[in-house]
Amino acid sequence: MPELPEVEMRRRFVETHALSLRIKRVAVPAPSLLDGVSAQTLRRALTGQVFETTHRHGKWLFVRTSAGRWLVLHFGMTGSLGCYPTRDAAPRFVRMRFDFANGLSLAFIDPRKFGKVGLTNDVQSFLQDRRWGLDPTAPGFDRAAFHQILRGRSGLLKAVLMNQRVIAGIGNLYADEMLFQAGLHPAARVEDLKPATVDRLYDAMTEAFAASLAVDTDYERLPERFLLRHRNGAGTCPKCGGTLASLANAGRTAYYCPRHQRKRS
DNA sequence: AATTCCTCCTGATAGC
DNA sequence: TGCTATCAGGAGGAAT
Repeated sequence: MPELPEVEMRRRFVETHALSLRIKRVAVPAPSLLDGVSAQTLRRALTGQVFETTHRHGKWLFVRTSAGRWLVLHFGMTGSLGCYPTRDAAPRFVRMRFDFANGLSLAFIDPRKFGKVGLTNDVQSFLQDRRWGLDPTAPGFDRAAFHQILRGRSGLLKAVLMNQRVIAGIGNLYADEMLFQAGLHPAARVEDLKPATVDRLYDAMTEAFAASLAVDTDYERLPERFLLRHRNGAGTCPKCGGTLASLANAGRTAYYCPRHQRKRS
């Protein structure tokens, strides 16, 4: 479930619940989530340290330890965080657990186990090595940068928006939201976009992220005009009240309003 | 370079 | 009630 705003919420969660606490123990009930490190290496890197600062890039969350290394978290489809007293009954699906000396635990919860947990010495080189795209909320990502990124590309617009090596942080739901607000059909292609349409997409992106964060990613509290509020079940278009349609491409389901999102626009 | 398909894993829901 | 099929806010890798 987590896209950029949801991962940002998890970053804030770490900030408020897990900083400056001595790590007493690291439990790894689901080693398959480990990405590029062994459980032993992870334990040695973290035990006795404290988490000091956080950083988010797209859907990646980094937490710096007092030893200077960074814990790397990716939440996949169903990853989230929890904080509770170590001695309490654990919530379901705890896949990784950091027990602090003060009796609290930070849990990485992930029913489907698509998440990843790793370590890196340097965030910038981690991002460069994997060639992730720019984070749209980072300084420097402005309208001109958005135009620059899409220039010269071709293919399904939605696939490009969701390609983390192009832009880091947009997933299926926010891509649908952008297309809806910009009045573009889910099968729209990048090479057909006019500059004014790219402007609309940029505005839709920044608005959607800002609005979502303003309500702590609780879609129920979003203004009516956002598709995110109406995407479930037999949703209706917030502009005309008509029934939303859906369409699958590359295995992902797009929801859209056939009246406002035409092939040609 | 773009596109499709398959895979990882588990739970919720819909249909019979 | 029980079974089965389908779908889910992600993404890497292979094949075309």
